Amino acid sequence: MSMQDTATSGVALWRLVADGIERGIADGRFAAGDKLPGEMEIAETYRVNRHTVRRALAALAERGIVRAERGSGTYVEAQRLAYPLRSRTRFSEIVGADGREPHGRLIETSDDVATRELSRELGLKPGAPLVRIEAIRLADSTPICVSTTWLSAELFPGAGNVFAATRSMTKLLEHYGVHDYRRGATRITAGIVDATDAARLDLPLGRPILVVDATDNDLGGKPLVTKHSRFAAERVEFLVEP
Amino acid sequence: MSMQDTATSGVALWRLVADGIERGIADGRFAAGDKLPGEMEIAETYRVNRHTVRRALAALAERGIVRAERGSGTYVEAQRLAYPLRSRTRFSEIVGADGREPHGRLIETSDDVATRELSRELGLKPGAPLVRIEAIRLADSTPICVSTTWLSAELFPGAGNVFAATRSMTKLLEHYGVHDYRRGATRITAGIVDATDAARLDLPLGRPILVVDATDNDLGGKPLVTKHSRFAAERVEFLVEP
DNA sequence: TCAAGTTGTCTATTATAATAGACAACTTGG
DNA sequence: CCAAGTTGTCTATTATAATAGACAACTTGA
Repeated sequence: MSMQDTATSGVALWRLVADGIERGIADGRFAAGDKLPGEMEIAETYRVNRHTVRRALAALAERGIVRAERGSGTYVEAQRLAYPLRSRTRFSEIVGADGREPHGRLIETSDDVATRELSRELGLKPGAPLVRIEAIRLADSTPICVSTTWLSAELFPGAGNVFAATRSMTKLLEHYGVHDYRRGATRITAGIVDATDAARLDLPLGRPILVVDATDNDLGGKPLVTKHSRFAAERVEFLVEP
Repeated sequence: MSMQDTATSGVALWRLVADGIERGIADGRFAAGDKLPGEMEIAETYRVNRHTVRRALAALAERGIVRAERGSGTYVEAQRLAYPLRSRTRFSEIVGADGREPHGRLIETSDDVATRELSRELGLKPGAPLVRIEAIRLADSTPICVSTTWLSAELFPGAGNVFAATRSMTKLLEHYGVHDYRRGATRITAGIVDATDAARLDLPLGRPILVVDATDNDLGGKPLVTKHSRFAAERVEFLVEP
């Protein structure tokens, strides 16, 4: 790992080391509670100065992924939330199944009008009035994802206020008489978190995110809501059932 | 976007700007062929020096995502491969449907033994002999993903040689009398590319990847192969059907 | 208790990132 | 043709990343 790599990648060396260690944890090469190799040994494997390793470990410690114990070693502290993508998916159930407490928090809501893209997803006319809800979802106190959700303002008048009160999309839909719904078309890709989402997800800049665009339909297949969600990749793992 | 952000994120400022512009292209804020805002304007929106913007644009140009024209402006050149995750998914068909030519390239094959994890995926005993195939898949000459594939060495003797000859997993399975198969459990997450994969995918370090762990089964549901694939996130978009 | 191995902290030096300003080279539309 | 707006290139300065070495503080196991 020479200096040239950094020059062309725009990623600091210590960050590459931190990412490598984190990947090792995600892979299971280092399990929760395990002791990492010593700073000197890590420095040798990455061909990097020990101070650079220390900075990498400090960054991981800051995020609660490892914990350094003076004189003893540095230990692992992490793991990911398993997130099944079934046709009937409820955030609260997934988090509950992991033994954690689900929370929702409203960031803001606003009126909006359908772009061509949004109108197609929701089966409306371009320019149709929409309600936009920006929200964050957490497991215990750890932010898992931020979502931008759009609903028809005509079908769901005052949806923003209802969400503010219930802080749950499922309860919001129930309020309008929708007692069940199903996931429709879903697109998944990955990207790098932007400054706004980084603050909301409590992530450092430059971290990977899973970007999910999805539409939920009623049981007749009619679109109800469409969402643009950004998940902290280090905190979740999507499970696609066969 | 102040200096402090960079200090704590380990990502260079120019890289954040480049990622922002790339996100704009992925989002559709800038379409293929569009002219980007001027360097001065970009510098103002990101609150960054024009030289920093130039470096960001140079990096994007290097990767063929934008093209600068002196005196005129900088123009967009990119887009993503739509990759449906159906139960019957064939790389060649997906790439062909996009009007591009699918290719496979063998990196290496080796004998391996099943870890507890692998044995569970494949329905074998821990320690069972496996064939490991490391391969890269391309659309035209653009690398899309690298995959590590494991098969039972007893059920598929000499699988490495067969893959080297056919360069296709579908043809390999056909060689052993498997004429159809289905995707089984699939796990998706995101991460940052490591140095080895970066070279194979022709990606700069620090770019996001989609990490997919999947098992393919025969029509009776018996596991055939299990794969660990890393996709260049900037080149694909997974579509999960309802 | 002690030696070996660990993390923590300090000083110093060099390479690179980012800023700043000026001007050249070129394109476009009026 | 010309003026306005664009990208390209140069010099210079400052802040930060990364390296290097030394030693302190602490833990562990023999």
